[in-house]
Amino acid sequence: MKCLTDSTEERIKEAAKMVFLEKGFDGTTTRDIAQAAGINSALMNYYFRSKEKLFQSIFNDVCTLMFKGMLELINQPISLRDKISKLMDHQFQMMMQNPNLTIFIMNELRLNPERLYGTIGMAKQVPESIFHQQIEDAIAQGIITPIDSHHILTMIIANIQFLFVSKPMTMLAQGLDEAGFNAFATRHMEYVKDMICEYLFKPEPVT
Amino acid sequence: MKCLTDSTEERIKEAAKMVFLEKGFDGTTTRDIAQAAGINSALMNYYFRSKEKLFQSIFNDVCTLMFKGMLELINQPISLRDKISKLMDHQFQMMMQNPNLTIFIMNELRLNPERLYGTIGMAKQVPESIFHQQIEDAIAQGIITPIDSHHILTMIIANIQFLFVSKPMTMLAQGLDEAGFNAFATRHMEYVKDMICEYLFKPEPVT
DNA sequence: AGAAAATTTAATCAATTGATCAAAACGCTT
DNA sequence: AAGCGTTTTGATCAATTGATTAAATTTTCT
Repeated sequence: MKCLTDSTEERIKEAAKMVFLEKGFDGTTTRDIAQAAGINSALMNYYFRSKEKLFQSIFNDVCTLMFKGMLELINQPISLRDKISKLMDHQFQMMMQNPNLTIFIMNELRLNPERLYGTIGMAKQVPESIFHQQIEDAIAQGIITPIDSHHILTMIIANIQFLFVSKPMTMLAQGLDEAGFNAFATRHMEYVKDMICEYLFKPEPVT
Repeated sequence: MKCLTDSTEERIKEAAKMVFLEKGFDGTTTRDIAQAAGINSALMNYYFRSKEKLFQSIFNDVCTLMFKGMLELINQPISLRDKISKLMDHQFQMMMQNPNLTIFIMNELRLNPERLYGTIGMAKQVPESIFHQQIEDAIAQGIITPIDSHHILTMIIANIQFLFVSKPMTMLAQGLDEAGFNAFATRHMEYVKDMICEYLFKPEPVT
């Protein structure tokens, strides 16, 4: 499907990632993957022992794609305002490139929570980072409203991610095409950026 | 599974709703449903012609459960502040009772968008309601920040719904049990209520 | 009660599923 | 070219899937 220089194993993973993301684990057959990869259906079992093992490999990759960039941003030594803005920008770009990344992860996780074992460490790192301390400091200095960092992170994530989780619904309800949705999403991101920052950074610290 | 006075058809629907919501369409077998309903597996085909037809029936019910209450609230002649608060409360209660209602709907819709045909009318009503006019009026009067009502509705929905969409992830990342999650969610709702209202209803209309 | 209709059951169907196997094709070293 | 390990192929397996059928049972109506 992509460049022909890829090894067979890599071609299988690429195809599997595509098909799994589109149809989910239960909706995907091993023959779907073989066809998408242009390989014999026995090769999937040759390189990865089973559909489940292949899925775990893909799922770890996808979770890493999801969290790695976020984690890096979260630990950057930049101002809170910048960090929040960049976190939201990063999610937005990531989701524009792969709109069903989040709903895929969340749904597979719901169907089978133990599947996060491979990436659970990464997920746990997110809340326990520099970000947390940064928030605490800002609160102590009276710069932002006193809220636990978990809630702030949830706000940052929810207001971007749900846009894409509900993309089909939004398009149907508002009668939008792809371009229309993108415009809506772009506008929305600016609004929620403002909303979150205005909520956290109160205009007048009443001293 | 519930009261034995229910008709067979109703027992099938109840069981199917439970199983479909838990496992999704692809992850559910007709025998799963039969077992959950305590009936012979041929009865599903007797009352509903196929798994697909049964699912459509369930999916319509579930979408109605999702949208009906929201629509009623949206069209109530109450103040914007009250309406926003009540809309969020309603979602919150609905999701506490059925935590995977939204992710189920969104994911099935993503896998098969034409499945909303049965409820598309309802989904389209949401944005084109009294709510829209109410927002426009409030903007014209300088009461709230000028934003299209679609964006406001998205904020109201996203900040509650994503909590539950990401429930397994949140529990794992923060190491919460059921009670811990509920406490987190309850706190979060108050925060986002404040956030949205503070963003919309600016403190000083600079006249 | 007794016939007719509706419901329920057990058995079974064809198709699809994930997975395995032996044989064939390939690539590398000698 | 010969030998050897790796990769690929086509065929096939047992299990499961959604669905159907005819017979058995229950309900309904007269």
